Amino acid sequence: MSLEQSVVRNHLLAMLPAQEFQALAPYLVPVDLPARQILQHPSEPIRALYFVEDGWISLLMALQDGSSVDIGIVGREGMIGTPILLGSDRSIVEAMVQRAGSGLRLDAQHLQDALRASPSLRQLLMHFSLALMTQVGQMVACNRRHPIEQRLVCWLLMAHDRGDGDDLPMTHEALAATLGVRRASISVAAGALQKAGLIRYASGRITILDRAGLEAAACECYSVVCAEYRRLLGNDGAV
Amino acid sequence: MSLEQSVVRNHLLAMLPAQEFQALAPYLVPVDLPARQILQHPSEPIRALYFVEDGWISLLMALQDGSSVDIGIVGREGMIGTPILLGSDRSIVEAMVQRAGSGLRLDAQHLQDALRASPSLRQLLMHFSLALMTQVGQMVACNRRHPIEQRLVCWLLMAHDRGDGDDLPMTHEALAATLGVRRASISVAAGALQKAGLIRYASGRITILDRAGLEAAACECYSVVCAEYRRLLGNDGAV
DNA sequence: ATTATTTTGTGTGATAACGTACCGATCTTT
DNA sequence: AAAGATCGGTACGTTATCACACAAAATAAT
Repeated sequence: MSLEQSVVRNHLLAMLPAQEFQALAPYLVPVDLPARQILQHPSEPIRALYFVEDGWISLLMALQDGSSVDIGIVGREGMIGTPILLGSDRSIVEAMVQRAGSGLRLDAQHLQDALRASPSLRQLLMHFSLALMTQVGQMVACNRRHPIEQRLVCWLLMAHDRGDGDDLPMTHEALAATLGVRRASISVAAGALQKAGLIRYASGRITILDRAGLEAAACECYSVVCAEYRRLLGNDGAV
Repeated sequence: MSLEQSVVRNHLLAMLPAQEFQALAPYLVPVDLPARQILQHPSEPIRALYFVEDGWISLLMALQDGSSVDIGIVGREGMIGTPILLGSDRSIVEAMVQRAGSGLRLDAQHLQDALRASPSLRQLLMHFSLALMTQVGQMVACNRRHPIEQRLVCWLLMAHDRGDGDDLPMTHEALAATLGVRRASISVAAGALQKAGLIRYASGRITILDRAGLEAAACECYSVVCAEYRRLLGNDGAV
C-alpha cells in the first residue's frame, strides 16, 4: 500500500514527476518529528535524509561558550541531510526539530538507489542545497549589520511561512536562543512589535496579526532569501 | 601540449588520480586573476568555474545600504562556481578577487563533460561545497557572538593559509569592508595585535609575525572550520 | 621637491545590546 | 485552591561598536 503523492506536503517531493515519485515512494518512511528531536547531531553519523512535511527544523551552530546560533530554518519546502547528498555522513551543523511535525525519512544507504529511481530528485535536492546556502549566507550579513528587531521580524516571517497557522509556539526564551541574543532583548523587541499591532503573544505562543506590516518591518534579508527560493525551486516549491 | 598535474597548485585538481587529471586537462584554461575582478556577479549568469591557483577570492553578500559582508574566502584549496555544480547559473553571492593571482578556468558548458572525464571530480567538488557551507555557517555564529578583534584574527589566519608568504596586501579600509565594520575599529584592533607583537603593518601591508600567537588569539571558528576542511578534503586538500 | 592622495591614529559622544537581577503574571501540578 | 514552575516586563550599570571628525604619517603624482 504505497504512499500517494497527492497527500505529500513536502514541496520537493510534490514537484517530482508522478512516475518518479512512484518509483521513489518505497524508500520513504513516514516519521513523527517531536519537538527537540535531533535529526543531525554534530558528533554522530547522519543515517537519513528527512523530507519535512510539517513543523520546522532549526539548523544550529553550537559555540564553545555553550550558546548556539540558528544559521537556517527548514520546513516543508526542504529537507534535512544536505551533507549526505554532498557525500559526507557528518556535519558540524546540528539539526533540531523546533516545531513538532512529521516528515518522510529516506535512509542514507538508499539515497543512491533513490536518485537512480528518480533522476529529477538530484536536481531538486541540489537546488534546495543552493537555496539553503544562500539563506545561510544572507544570515551572515544579517547578523553582522541588522538590529535585533529586524532580525526577529525576519525570523517570524520565515517561521510563519513554514507553519500551518498564524500561531507560533515559541517563548521569548526560545527565540532568544534561536537568534543568539538575551531573552530580555527579545521581550523588548517583541513588545515593540506587539505595541505596533503586528503581533500578539502570551505565554509561549506568538500570533501573527499583520503579515503585511511585518514584511514592511523586516530587513531586506527576508525578501532576498524568498526570491532565491522561488527562483531555484519555483513558485510551488518556495514557501 | 597539455597541462602537467605536477605544476598545478590547486588542491582539488592536485588530488585527482593522474589519469583523470589528464582527461580533464584539455578543459582547463589558465587565467590571470587580477585584484578586484569579479568572477561571479549577482546579476549575471555564471559562465565558468575557477580553480584557484594563487591569490584568494572573497565571497560577498551585498546589502541594500551599500555595505557588503564577507561570507567566505576561497584560495587554492577550492574553486569558485558552486552554484553551477549545484545546477544553477546564478547566485546572489558575489565572488571578487581580493588578492591577485591566477587560476584554471573550466567553462560551465564543459562541466558535464569534465565530470564524465573525471568521476572523482564530482565527489571532490561536492565535498568542497560542503566545506564551504560549513565555513559560511560558522561565520553566521562568529558574526553574531565574537568580538571584532577575534574575527579579525580569524580572517588573518585564513588569508595567511591561502597566501604565499607572511605579507597580506590589505589596508585597514579594505579589511573593514571585508569584515563589515568601521575602518577605525580595524585600526584599533590591528593596533592591539601589533602592540602584542603578533603582526606588523604599514600602509597597505600586514605582516604575520607570530602565527602561533595569532592562533591562540583567534576564536574557535578558525580551528573548527580548518578541521572540517581537513576532514572533507584530507590533509593535503586542506589549506 | 612640492603637492595631492591615501593610509593610519585618535577623540568625542551616541547607541545597541549585554549581564544581571528582581518582580509580577501566567500556567501546571497537586 | 495552593504551591511550584515557567514566562514576560522592566531596570541598572557596563561594554562593544558606531558615526563623525580631524590630524599626522606615508605614499604617489606632478
